Amino acid sequence: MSLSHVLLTSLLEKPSTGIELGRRFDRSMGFFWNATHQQIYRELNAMLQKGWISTIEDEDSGSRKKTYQVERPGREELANWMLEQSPPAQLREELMVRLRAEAQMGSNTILPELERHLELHREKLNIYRQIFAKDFATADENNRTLYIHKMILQLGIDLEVGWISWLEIMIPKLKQFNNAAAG
Amino acid sequence: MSLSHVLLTSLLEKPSTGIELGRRFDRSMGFFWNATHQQIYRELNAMLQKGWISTIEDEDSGSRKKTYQVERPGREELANWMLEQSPPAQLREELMVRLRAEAQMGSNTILPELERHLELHREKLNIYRQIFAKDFATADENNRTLYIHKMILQLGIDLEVGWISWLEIMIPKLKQFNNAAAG
DNA sequence: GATTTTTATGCAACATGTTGCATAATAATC
DNA sequence: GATTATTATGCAACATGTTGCATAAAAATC
Repeated sequence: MSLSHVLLTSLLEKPSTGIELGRRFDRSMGFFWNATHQQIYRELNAMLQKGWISTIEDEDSGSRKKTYQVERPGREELANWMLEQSPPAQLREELMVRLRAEAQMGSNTILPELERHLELHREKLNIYRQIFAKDFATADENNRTLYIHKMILQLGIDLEVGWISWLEIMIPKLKQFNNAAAG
Repeated sequence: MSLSHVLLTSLLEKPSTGIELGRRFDRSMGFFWNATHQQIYRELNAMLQKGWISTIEDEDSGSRKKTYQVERPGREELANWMLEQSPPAQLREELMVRLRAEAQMGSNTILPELERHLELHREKLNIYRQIFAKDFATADENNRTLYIHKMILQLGIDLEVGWISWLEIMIPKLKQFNNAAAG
């Protein structure tokens, strides 16, 4: 599975505590992979067991805070994993299930939910664009690492734009159907 | 959870056996929700317990084949569920994790995988477009149910197109980086 | 300096998803 | 008519993800 590999990558970027990893997800990595703090701690402990990572105890030993860092076996595991293949992700979008149920039941309750999703996608797009402007607008075109990060964000942006365009066609059309039925 | 609601919707469209439901997923519904036959059977049995669905035994009683159909409580459950809100799906795309790991490790092993994914997305797009041409090209613009189904497929197409465009930028650029490093 | 909020880690129970295998009827092929 | 594939259902074990709660130090507020 790959939550462990997400965490390894994140820890390579910067040794961190469990909470920090979770917060990092809220920004970059999390566009394409997310996890609750529960999953993160469980996985960190599993990786400790396997020797992939180790902890750096804080100097003031009163604290429970633990900073995790990648060890050689973890790095090797990540390198091996990168050679494997993976299938494109299976989508799992509840909204589409609802839409299809609506089509089947002939009911008329989905519009507010579509509008809510449109708003959510717009917000997400806004956040992505802000990050883009801040971190990548003036990025060096010859820095490979930076370019990859930029393109990952770009895909996030593209997918959001796709959703928004689609909803902006879908919503008025459904309203039109409702009016036709009412009038 | 919503696998049960996916199945209810599918069974409303047509009473089916477990296997049929699974095969149906391979085409339409499955673009946005998929499940193995194991999940399907487990869920069908759970729904039987709750009285949401019932079985129609086959006339030749030697067969193990069972056809499932939705009962009134199932229909009510679906109607109630449709009034709930759902968050947009969290993406979970391994390829992006690999890319990010590649950026971090400074390795150079991801290109074949990107090309493989490009091919997979093109195949998927092709299939979607064939279905579109066959089922929706000449569809009645005033049929609401049909329109919803068409738009669900359209979103699938849009998302695939987005992926393909992105990969068609990403792959040459990465090759360029490799050449620069080698030359 | 007492109280509340935030940060940080974690357990336990449960829900959902995956994998490997087992069974048996039906259909196709040799 | 024996053998092999396909269809159809299912169990069991395990992996992963979610939810609700518990604990406690550190920081902020009253």
